[in-house]
Amino acid sequence: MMRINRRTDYAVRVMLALADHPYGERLSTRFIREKMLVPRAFLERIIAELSKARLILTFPGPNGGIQLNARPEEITLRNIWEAIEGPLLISDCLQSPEECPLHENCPVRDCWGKLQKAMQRELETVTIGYLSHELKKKQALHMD
Amino acid sequence: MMRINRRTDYAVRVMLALADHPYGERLSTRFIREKMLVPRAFLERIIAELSKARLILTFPGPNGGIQLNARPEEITLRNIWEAIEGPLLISDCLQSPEECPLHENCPVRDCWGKLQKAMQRELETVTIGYLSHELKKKQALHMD
DNA sequence: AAAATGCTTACTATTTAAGTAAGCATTAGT
DNA sequence: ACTAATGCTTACTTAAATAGTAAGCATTTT
Repeated sequence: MMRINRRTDYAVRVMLALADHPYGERLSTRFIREKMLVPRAFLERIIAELSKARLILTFPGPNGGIQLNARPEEITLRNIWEAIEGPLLISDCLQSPEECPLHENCPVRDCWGKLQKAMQRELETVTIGYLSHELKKKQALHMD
Repeated sequence: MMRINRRTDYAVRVMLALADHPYGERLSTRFIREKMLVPRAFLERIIAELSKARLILTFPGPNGGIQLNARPEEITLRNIWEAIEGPLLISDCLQSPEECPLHENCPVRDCWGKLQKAMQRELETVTIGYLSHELKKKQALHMD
Protein backbone atom coordinates (compact mmCIF):
# COMPACT_ATOMS: atom_id res chain seq x y z
CA MET A 1 0.00 0.00 0.00
CA MET A 2 2.99 2.25 -0.53
CA ARG A 3 3.92 2.95 3.05
CA ILE A 4 6.99 4.71 4.37
CA ASN A 5 9.64 2.25 5.43
CA ARG A 6 9.69 2.09 9.21
CA ARG A 7 13.47 2.12 9.29
CA THR A 8 13.51 5.39 7.41
CA ASP A 9 10.86 6.71 9.75
CA TYR A 10 13.01 5.77 12.73
CA ALA A 11 16.05 7.35 11.10
CA VAL A 12 14.20 10.64 10.83
CA ARG A 13 13.23 10.39 14.49
CA VAL A 14 16.87 9.96 15.41
CA MET A 15 17.98 12.95 13.38
CA LEU A 16 15.19 15.10 14.80
CA ALA A 17 16.07 14.07 18.32
CA LEU A 18 19.63 15.21 17.68
CA ALA A 19 18.51 18.45 16.06
CA ASP A 20 16.39 19.19 19.12
CA HIS A 21 19.57 19.69 21.16
CA PRO A 22 22.32 22.30 20.70
CA TYR A 23 24.55 21.59 17.71
CA GLY A 24 27.51 19.43 18.65
CA GLU A 25 25.82 17.84 21.66
CA ARG A 26 26.18 14.10 21.96
CA LEU A 27 23.23 11.87 22.86
CA SER A 28 23.28 8.20 23.81
CA THR A 29 21.26 5.82 21.64
CA ARG A 30 19.70 4.63 24.83
CA PHE A 31 18.25 8.07 25.46
CA ILE A 32 17.01 8.28 21.89
CA ARG A 33 15.37 4.88 21.81
CA GLU A 34 13.52 5.54 25.05
CA LYS A 35 12.34 8.91 23.89
CA MET A 36 11.45 7.79 20.40
CA LEU A 37 10.16 4.29 21.20
CA VAL A 38 12.41 2.30 18.93
CA PRO A 39 13.46 -1.30 19.71
CA ARG A 40 17.13 -1.52 20.61
CA ALA A 41 18.64 -3.92 18.07
CA PHE A 42 16.65 -2.25 15.35
CA LEU A 43 17.83 1.20 16.27
CA GLU A 44 21.45 0.19 16.51
CA ARG A 45 21.45 -0.91 12.91
CA ILE A 46 19.87 2.32 11.83
CA ILE A 47 22.48 4.28 13.74
CA ALA A 48 25.20 2.29 12.01
CA GLU A 49 23.76 3.13 8.62
CA LEU A 50 23.46 6.82 9.39
CA SER A 51 27.06 6.69 10.51
CA LYS A 52 28.27 4.93 7.36
CA ALA A 53 26.57 7.67 5.35
CA ARG A 54 28.51 10.23 7.43
CA LEU A 55 25.35 11.93 8.62
CA ILE A 56 26.31 11.37 12.25
CA LEU A 57 29.46 10.74 14.25
CA THR A 58 29.53 7.93 16.78
CA PHE A 59 31.61 7.40 19.90
CA PRO A 60 31.74 4.19 21.90
CA GLY A 61 32.44 3.87 25.58
CA PRO A 62 31.13 5.71 28.62
CA ASN A 63 30.15 9.26 27.70
CA GLY A 64 29.92 7.95 24.17
CA GLY A 65 26.92 8.46 21.94
CA ILE A 66 26.12 10.06 18.63
CA GLN A 67 26.02 13.58 17.25
CA LEU A 68 25.20 15.31 13.99
CA ASN A 69 28.01 15.55 11.47
CA ALA A 70 26.53 18.62 9.74
CA ARG A 71 24.22 21.47 10.65
CA PRO A 72 20.56 20.45 10.58
CA GLU A 73 19.86 22.95 7.79
CA GLU A 74 22.31 21.08 5.58
CA ILE A 75 20.75 17.66 6.05
CA THR A 76 17.85 16.85 3.74
CA LEU A 77 15.32 14.07 3.92
CA ARG A 78 16.87 12.74 0.77
CA ASN A 79 20.19 12.28 2.59
CA ILE A 80 18.50 10.27 5.30
CA TRP A 81 16.36 8.29 2.89
CA GLU A 82 19.37 7.27 0.82
CA ALA A 83 21.40 6.39 3.88
CA ILE A 84 18.76 3.82 4.80
CA GLU A 85 17.19 2.57 1.58
CA GLY A 86 19.45 3.78 -1.19
CA PRO A 87 18.18 5.93 -4.06
CA LEU A 88 14.45 6.46 -4.42
CA LEU A 89 13.10 4.13 -7.09
CA ILE A 90 9.37 3.59 -7.18
CA SER A 91 9.43 1.33 -10.26
CA ASP A 92 12.12 -0.85 -11.84
CA CYS A 93 11.02 0.53 -15.17
CA LEU A 94 12.61 3.86 -14.25
CA GLN A 95 16.04 2.43 -13.60
CA SER A 96 16.43 0.08 -16.52
CA PRO A 97 13.94 0.82 -19.31
CA GLU A 98 15.74 -1.68 -21.55
CA GLU A 99 14.57 -4.50 -19.27
CA CYS A 100 10.97 -3.35 -19.36
CA PRO A 101 8.91 -5.93 -21.24
CA LEU A 102 7.09 -3.08 -22.94
CA HIS A 103 10.38 -1.52 -24.11
CA GLU A 104 10.95 2.10 -24.98
CA ASN A 105 7.27 2.86 -25.41
CA CYS A 106 6.24 1.70 -21.97
CA PRO A 107 3.18 3.83 -21.37
CA VAL A 108 3.67 3.83 -17.67
CA ARG A 109 7.20 5.11 -17.37
CA ASP A 110 6.22 8.75 -17.80
CA CYS A 111 3.54 8.37 -15.25
CA TRP A 112 5.71 7.08 -12.43
CA GLY A 113 8.66 9.15 -13.57
CA LYS A 114 6.70 12.31 -12.89
CA LEU A 115 5.58 11.08 -9.50
CA GLN A 116 9.08 10.06 -8.54
CA LYS A 117 10.46 13.44 -9.54
CA ALA A 118 7.89 15.21 -7.43
CA MET A 119 8.85 13.05 -4.47
CA GLN A 120 12.55 13.56 -5.03
CA ARG A 121 12.06 17.33 -5.22
CA GLU A 122 10.22 17.29 -1.91
CA LEU A 123 12.79 15.10 -0.19
CA GLU A 124 15.57 17.40 -1.36
CA THR A 125 13.81 20.54 -0.25
CA VAL A 126 12.95 19.54 3.28
CA THR A 127 15.77 19.71 5.80
CA ILE A 128 16.03 18.44 9.33
CA GLY A 129 16.61 22.02 10.40
CA TYR A 130 13.30 23.09 8.91
CA LEU A 131 11.35 20.23 10.50
CA SER A 132 12.97 20.83 13.86
CA HIS A 133 12.12 24.52 13.68
CA GLU A 134 8.50 23.82 12.78
CA LEU A 135 8.23 21.36 15.63
CA LYS A 136 9.50 23.90 18.14
CA LYS A 137 6.99 26.48 16.95
CA LYS A 138 4.19 23.99 17.51
CA GLN A 139 5.44 22.99 20.92
CA ALA A 140 5.55 26.67 21.94
CA LEU A 141 1.89 27.05 20.98
CA HIS A 142 0.87 24.12 23.15
CA MET A 143 2.58 25.59 26.19
CA ASP A 144 -0.37 27.70 27.33
CA MET B 1 11.53 -0.16 -0.64
CA MET B 2 8.52 2.03 -1.46
CA ARG B 3 7.59 0.60 -4.82
CA ILE B 4 4.52 1.30 -6.86
CA ASN B 5 1.89 -1.38 -6.40
CA ARG B 6 1.86 -3.59 -9.45
CA ARG B 7 -1.93 -3.66 -9.51
CA THR B 8 -2.01 0.12 -9.75
CA ASP B 9 0.61 -0.04 -12.45
CA TYR B 10 -1.51 -2.50 -14.41
CA ALA B 11 -4.57 -0.32 -13.91
CA VAL B 12 -2.76 2.60 -15.50
CA ARG B 13 -1.78 0.37 -18.42
CA VAL B 14 -5.42 -0.53 -18.93
CA MET B 15 -6.56 3.07 -18.89
CA LEU B 16 -3.80 4.12 -21.27
CA ALA B 17 -4.65 1.29 -23.64
CA LEU B 18 -8.23 2.56 -23.71
CA ALA B 19 -7.14 6.17 -24.16
CA ASP B 20 -5.03 5.12 -27.13
CA HIS B 21 -8.20 4.40 -29.08
CA PRO B 22 -10.98 6.78 -30.12
CA TYR B 23 -13.22 7.83 -27.25
CA GLY B 24 -16.17 5.46 -26.84
CA GLU B 25 -14.44 2.50 -28.48
CA ARG B 26 -14.75 -0.79 -26.66
CA LEU B 27 -11.78 -3.12 -26.18
CA SER B 28 -11.79 -6.71 -24.93
CA THR B 29 -9.76 -7.45 -21.83
CA ARG B 30 -8.16 -10.20 -23.85
CA PHE B 31 -6.74 -7.66 -26.27
CA ILE B 32 -5.52 -5.51 -23.41
CA ARG B 33 -3.84 -8.27 -21.48
CA GLU B 34 -2.01 -9.48 -24.55
CA LYS B 35 -0.85 -6.01 -25.45
CA MET B 36 0.03 -5.01 -21.91
CA LEU B 37 1.38 -8.35 -20.66
CA VAL B 38 -0.87 -8.78 -17.65
CA PRO B 39 -1.87 -12.25 -16.33
CA ARG B 40 -5.53 -12.97 -16.95
CA ALA B 41 -7.00 -13.58 -13.49
CA PHE B 42 -5.04 -10.66 -12.15
CA LEU B 43 -6.25 -8.30 -14.83
CA GLU B 44 -9.87 -9.33 -14.45
CA ARG B 45 -9.85 -8.26 -10.83
CA ILE B 46 -8.32 -4.94 -11.71
CA ILE B 47 -10.95 -4.39 -14.39
CA ALA B 48 -13.65 -5.14 -11.84
CA GLU B 49 -12.22 -2.53 -9.46
CA LEU B 50 -11.98 0.11 -12.15
CA SER B 51 -15.58 -0.66 -13.00
CA LYS B 52 -16.75 -0.40 -9.38
CA ALA B 53 -15.10 3.01 -9.23
CA ARG B 54 -17.06 3.98 -12.37
CA LEU B 55 -13.93 4.77 -14.33
CA ILE B 56 -14.88 2.29 -17.01
CA LEU B 57 -18.03 0.63 -18.33
CA THR B 58 -18.05 -3.11 -18.91
CA PHE B 59 -20.11 -5.30 -21.20
CA PRO B 60 -20.21 -9.10 -21.11
CA GLY B 61 -20.91 -11.40 -23.99
CA PRO B 62 -19.64 -11.52 -27.53
CA ASN B 63 -18.69 -8.03 -28.72
CA GLY B 64 -18.42 -7.18 -25.06
CA GLY B 65 -15.43 -5.49 -23.51
CA ILE B 66 -14.66 -2.31 -21.64
CA GLN B 67 -14.59 1.38 -22.44
CA LEU B 68 -13.80 4.62 -20.67
CA ASN B 69 -16.63 6.20 -18.70
CA ALA B 70 -15.19 9.72 -18.95
CA ARG B 71 -12.91 11.62 -21.29
CA PRO B 72 -9.23 10.85 -20.70
CA GLU B 73 -8.56 14.48 -19.74
CA GLU B 74 -11.00 14.12 -16.87
CA ILE B 75 -9.41 11.03 -15.36
CA THR B 76 -6.50 11.65 -13.02
CA LEU B 77 -3.93 9.26 -11.64
CA ARG B 78 -5.48 9.86 -8.27
CA ASN B 79 -8.78 8.45 -9.52
CA ILE B 80 -7.07 5.29 -10.68
CA TRP B 81 -4.91 4.99 -7.59
CA GLU B 82 -7.90 5.26 -5.28
CA ALA B 83 -9.93 2.80 -7.33
CA ILE B 84 -7.25 0.19 -6.69
CA GLU B 85 -5.67 0.94 -3.32
CA GLY B 86 -7.95 3.45 -1.67
CA PRO B 87 -6.72 6.84 -0.46
CA LEU B 88 -3.00 7.53 -0.49
CA LEU B 89 -1.63 7.09 3.02
CA ILE B 90 2.10 6.73 3.38
CA SER B 91 2.07 6.55 7.18
CA ASP B 92 -0.59 5.58 9.73
CA CYS B 93 0.47 8.58 11.74
CA LEU B 94 -1.15 10.85 9.14
CA GLN B 95 -4.57 9.25 9.41
CA SER B 96 -4.93 8.89 13.13
CA PRO B 97 -2.49 11.10 15.04
CA GLU B 98 -4.23 10.22 18.28
CA GLU B 99 -3.05 6.62 17.96
CA CYS B 100 0.54 7.65 17.37
CA PRO B 101 2.61 6.59 20.38
CA LEU B 102 4.40 9.93 20.21
CA HIS B 103 1.08 11.81 20.33
CA GLU B 104 0.51 15.30 19.04
CA ASN B 105 4.16 16.20 19.00
CA CYS B 106 5.21 13.35 16.75
CA PRO B 107 8.23 14.83 15.07
CA VAL B 108 7.76 12.78 11.96
CA ARG B 109 4.20 13.67 11.02
CA ASP B 110 5.16 16.95 9.36
CA CYS B 111 7.85 15.25 7.44
CA TRP B 112 5.71 12.58 5.80
CA GLY B 113 2.73 14.90 5.64
CA LYS B 114 4.66 17.18 3.32
CA LEU B 115 5.81 14.30 1.17
CA GLN B 116 2.33 12.88 0.94
CA LYS B 117 0.90 16.24 -0.10
CA ALA B 118 3.47 16.56 -2.85
CA MET B 119 2.54 13.12 -4.10
CA GLN B 120 -1.18 13.82 -3.92
CA ARG B 121 -0.72 17.05 -5.84
CA GLU B 122 1.11 15.23 -8.58
CA LEU B 123 -1.43 12.42 -8.79
CA GLU B 124 -4.23 14.95 -9.07
CA THR B 125 -2.50 16.98 -11.74
CA VAL B 126 -1.62 14.20 -14.14
CA THR B 127 -4.44 12.91 -16.31
CA ILE B 128 -4.67 9.90 -18.56
CA GLY B 129 -5.30 12.29 -21.42
CA TYR B 130 -2.01 14.05 -20.78
CA LEU B 131 -0.03 10.82 -20.54
CA SER B 132 -1.63 9.43 -23.65
CA HIS B 133 -0.84 12.61 -25.54
CA GLU B 134 2.80 12.57 -24.41
CA LEU B 135 3.10 8.94 -25.44
CA LYS B 136 1.79 9.67 -28.94
CA LYS B 137 4.30 12.50 -29.36
CA LYS B 138 7.12 10.12 -28.47
CA GLN B 139 5.87 7.41 -30.77
CA ALA B 140 5.73 9.93 -33.62
CA LEU B 141 9.38 10.81 -33.06
CA HIS B 142 10.44 7.17 -33.28
CA MET B 143 8.69 6.72 -36.60
CA ASP B 144 11.60 7.89 -38.76
C1' DA C 1 -28.12 -23.86 -26.92
C1' DA C 2 -23.41 -22.31 -27.43
C1' DA C 3 -19.76 -19.30 -27.29
C1' DA C 4 -17.61 -15.09 -25.82
C1' DT C 5 -16.98 -12.21 -22.78
C1' DG C 6 -16.57 -10.04 -17.78
C1' DC C 7 -16.69 -11.40 -12.64
C1' DT C 8 -15.88 -13.85 -8.18
C1' DT C 9 -13.79 -16.69 -4.79
C1' DA C 10 -10.44 -19.40 -2.69
C1' DC C 11 -6.03 -20.72 -2.59
C1' DT C 12 -0.62 -20.68 -2.94
C1' DA C 13 3.93 -18.93 -3.36
C1' DT C 14 7.16 -15.35 -2.95
C1' DT C 15 9.13 -11.45 -1.20
C1' DT C 16 9.73 -7.80 1.97
C1' DA C 17 9.55 -5.76 6.36
C1' DA C 18 9.85 -5.94 11.20
C1' DG C 19 11.60 -7.59 15.14
C1' DT C 20 14.66 -10.58 18.40
C1' DA C 21 18.84 -12.58 20.43
C1' DA C 22 23.34 -13.01 21.39
C1' DG C 23 27.51 -11.56 21.54
C1' DC C 24 31.71 -8.54 19.73
C1' DA C 25 34.51 -4.03 19.73
C1' DT C 26 35.97 0.22 21.57
C1' DT C 27 36.80 3.48 25.07
C1' DA C 28 36.59 6.11 29.75
C1' DG C 29 37.11 5.74 34.49
C1' DT C 30 39.00 3.40 38.42
C1' DA D 1 44.61 -4.29 34.02
C1' DC D 2 39.65 -4.49 34.95
C1' DT D 3 34.97 -3.07 34.50
C1' DA D 4 31.14 -0.94 32.69
C1' DA D 5 29.05 1.80 29.18
C1' DT D 6 28.46 2.50 25.01
C1' DG D 7 28.13 1.53 19.64
C1' DC D 8 28.30 -2.46 16.13
C1' DT D 9 27.55 -6.98 13.74
C1' DT D 10 25.51 -11.27 12.49
C1' DA D 11 22.20 -14.74 12.24
C1' DC D 12 17.75 -15.93 12.91
C1' DT D 13 12.42 -15.74 13.31
C1' DT D 14 7.96 -14.01 12.58
C1' DA D 15 4.46 -11.59 10.32
C1' DA D 16 2.42 -9.23 6.67
C1' DA D 17 1.85 -7.75 2.11
C1' DT D 18 2.12 -8.69 -2.70
C1' DA D 19 1.79 -11.32 -6.78
C1' DG D 20 0.04 -14.87 -9.05
C1' DT D 21 -2.96 -19.25 -10.14
C1' DA D 22 -7.10 -22.11 -10.72
C1' DA D 23 -11.61 -23.05 -11.26
C1' DG D 24 -15.82 -21.97 -12.12
C1' DC D 25 -20.01 -18.51 -12.28
C1' DA D 26 -22.89 -14.76 -14.69
C1' DT D 27 -24.40 -12.24 -18.56
C1' DT D 28 -25.24 -11.37 -23.23
C1' DT D 29 -25.14 -12.04 -28.36
C1' DT D 30 -25.77 -15.12 -32.14
